[in-house]
Amino acid sequence: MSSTVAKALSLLDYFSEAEPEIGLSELARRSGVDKATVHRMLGVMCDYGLLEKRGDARLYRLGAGVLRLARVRETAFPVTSIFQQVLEMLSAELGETAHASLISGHALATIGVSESNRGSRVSLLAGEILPMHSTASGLVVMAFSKPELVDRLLGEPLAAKTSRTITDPSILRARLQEVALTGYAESDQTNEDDVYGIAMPVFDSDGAVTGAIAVATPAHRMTNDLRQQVIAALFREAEKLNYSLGGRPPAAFRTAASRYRPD
Amino acid sequence: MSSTVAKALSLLDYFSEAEPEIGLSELARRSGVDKATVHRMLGVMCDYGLLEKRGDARLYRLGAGVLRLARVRETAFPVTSIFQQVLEMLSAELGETAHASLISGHALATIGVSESNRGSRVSLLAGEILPMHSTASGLVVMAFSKPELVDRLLGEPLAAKTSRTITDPSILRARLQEVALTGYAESDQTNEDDVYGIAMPVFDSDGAVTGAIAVATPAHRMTNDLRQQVIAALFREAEKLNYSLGGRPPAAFRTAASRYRPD
DNA sequence: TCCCGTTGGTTCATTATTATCACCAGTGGT
DNA sequence: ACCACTGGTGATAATAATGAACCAACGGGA
Repeated sequence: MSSTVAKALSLLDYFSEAEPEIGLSELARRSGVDKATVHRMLGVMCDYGLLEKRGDARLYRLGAGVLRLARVRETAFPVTSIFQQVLEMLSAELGETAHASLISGHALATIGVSESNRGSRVSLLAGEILPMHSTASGLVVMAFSKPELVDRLLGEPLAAKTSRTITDPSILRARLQEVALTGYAESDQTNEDDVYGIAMPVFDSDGAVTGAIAVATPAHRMTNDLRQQVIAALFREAEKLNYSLGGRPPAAFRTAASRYRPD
Repeated sequence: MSSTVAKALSLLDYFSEAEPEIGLSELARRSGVDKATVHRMLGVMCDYGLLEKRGDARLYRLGAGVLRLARVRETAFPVTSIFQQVLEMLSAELGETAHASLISGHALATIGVSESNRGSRVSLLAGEILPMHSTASGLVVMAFSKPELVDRLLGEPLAAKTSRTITDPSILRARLQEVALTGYAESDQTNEDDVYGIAMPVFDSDGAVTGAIAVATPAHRMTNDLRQQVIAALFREAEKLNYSLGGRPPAAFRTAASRYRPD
């Protein structure tokens, strides 16, 4: 963790939809890195287009380089566009917010959101980073990941995002067992108060999890009827998604899916 | 240039549409960096989601993190979507390939392409990096950039992309003077054989250049009639673009635009 | 007006990180 | 069996990163 490139790259994560432009001192304060060091790193990242300085203001923001890199990846492996279609289908059918995320390092990166048009709905920030241990998407991803990844993730301390967040690794492991059996994960306000999430895994052609699609509702609105409806829709769309992306769900997930009966 | 983060970030630029997945040894060979070093850097960049390993194959590719970062930037400052509309307008009207690029470090990053539907047309790779000195877009960007940026760019050796590429800094400076007067730049096979490009600058709210839109045709097809048509269309679309993006063209460009008469 | 707390940015001696080499194990082709 | 690759790993030498102190500039507030 004390690698310099790691420190430099970690600076990128402070830029968000809510705060797309940050100054030098502010960034140094938050990251805990010295101002001079941050300055040098920002300079290099500007040179490579990952960041850029707004002309007059002395603020930094994400640069054109990230747009370019995303284009390169998306052209070679078009996933966001395919995910987006599925999300819009889901949110239209269920009237709730749907979102998709991919494994990115040791967390999840939100790469697509489709909000419902209801007055009361769950909102997500575009490009938000979701923790593995406190979200439905994270649980379902861990449940189908290789044990060594889970070990690494549960080795670090688990932040209590709400009062209901599971922070005990052994309890969490038990949850993962259940999730692996059912094929989907639920989160009742474990990441954010008043948000209930249900997530389904998405796989690549090697049978490895790559991410998840999920539906989030205000917690009070989640009845058992809606739950069943959401789960059925997610199973259906996840299968379509795996087909479109060439994903091969592992046996564990296929049997879970076939075992599923609305109760 | 000998900074480690610079070396690490430079590795990203080896991933392209044409070659989206690269192995460790290959990357070490091209970058000229030691295999062990590359390995450590790739590991860190994987940790931060900029890269990822394809499950079975031991190849690296751009990760979900770049998708996320691009989303964050695009949500905060939606430019690619606006550019894309303009590009489609241009390619439809002119029947030639149109593309847009933004300043990214000391080069240009292609962030949008709209190819014509003709049989013979110019093709660009998505997310391609365009040199400043050999492309019409680069010339027009430099022509309206601050002198210190131009000095930095012309201080480094200029690669001869074709036999017609201008590699002499002083000759190039003279060209930039002309370009600043006319408001647009032309490139007759200076970046790629048989490609003729015409580019127009795009500005931000501070009057600084941020990028360019351009039309590229097969060189033999560029008649004076077509030239005039392209230039007129680019002036028109550039103005619309500056309006949509809140860009304020500097006086130098506005007078150039008003001075323009088809000859 | 002065003062004070900011800001972005720079410098340089110290030190901790990083590069390099050699090595290992696995794989695919001949 | 061999060879030429591949991805990956460790220990030491050398380099590059660090962080405190220091500027200049800006914006209030009194």
